[in-house]
Amino acid sequence: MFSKACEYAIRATIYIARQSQEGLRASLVDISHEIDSPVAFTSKILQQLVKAGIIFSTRGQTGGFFMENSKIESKSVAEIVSAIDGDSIYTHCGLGLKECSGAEPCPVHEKFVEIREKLRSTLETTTISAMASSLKNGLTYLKR
Amino acid sequence: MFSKACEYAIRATIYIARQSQEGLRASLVDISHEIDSPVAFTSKILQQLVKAGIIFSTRGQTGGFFMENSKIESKSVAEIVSAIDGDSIYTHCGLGLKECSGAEPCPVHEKFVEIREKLRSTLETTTISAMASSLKNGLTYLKR
DNA sequence: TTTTAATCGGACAAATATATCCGAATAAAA
DNA sequence: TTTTATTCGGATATATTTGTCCGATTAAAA
Repeated sequence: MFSKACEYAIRATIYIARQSQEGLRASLVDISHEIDSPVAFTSKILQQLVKAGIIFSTRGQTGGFFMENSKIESKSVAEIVSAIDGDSIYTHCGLGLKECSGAEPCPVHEKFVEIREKLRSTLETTTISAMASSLKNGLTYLKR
Repeated sequence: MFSKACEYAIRATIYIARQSQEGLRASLVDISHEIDSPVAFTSKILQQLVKAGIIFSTRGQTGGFFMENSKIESKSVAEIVSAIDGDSIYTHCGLGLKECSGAEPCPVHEKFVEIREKLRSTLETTTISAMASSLKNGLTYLKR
């Protein structure tokens, strides 16, 4: 469904949000440890999230990654996904046809439109905040 | 969603079914041309489908691929998908956790279970026969 | 001012998925 | 029997994704 990079991105963002809610910055090694991801690869992904304006970073000693409280509330998983994987998850034809559409559909088009729309609305309505909360309450996990 | 191999597999199977309904065998080059796929790669995929018992093949002149009528009616897209991509599409955690489950869920677990179940039931209830029919009636396409 | 601890950026490496090549095996047609 | 047209199987090649290395940059602490 998502690329590995995108999976790491979502897990990292939830962790960063959770730390930010406590007024803390998260360092790269800290993040990688908490979400169980390869450090250098995670670094690249965090840079993409910074460029997309989803998280912020500061360099130097005491530096690290953090998220504004307003963004924790307003940003959805969908925005992380489109920053890392683009919108192919919503647009790519189920059978790989380049010009598949309602006018010239592949044999699974109608059914896939339905599933993709359900996925889209799920991702768009799931906020970082909600996921950080379930993590805080010990109801969900970011590794294992 | 599906691997490219799986996309080709589904398209090829629909075409083979359609030809079989007319009492014809489909050759590899014919199939690749009709579904617009790389010939040698498609060959490997068709071999997997033969081993999985979804399609049949005969060698030699006048040889080719075909499908029994009973299987055209009974087989679903789900069976092609599991022959090529396995069941990871139903089981893989949305955030890539190895041990994600209802007991120790990732933050999107509940929502993803729902989407995956919808996908599963869609794939299981979509028969090769139904897709071959829409193709026959000119309502759907296998290339472009 | 120097050291230290952090992110950034570019090049490189490994693993996986996608795709190609070609000879062997098969079976019908010539 | 030979030729022809097909699938099968193994080795190889290419592209993409995933992952690593390391020096440059930054900024706080010593």
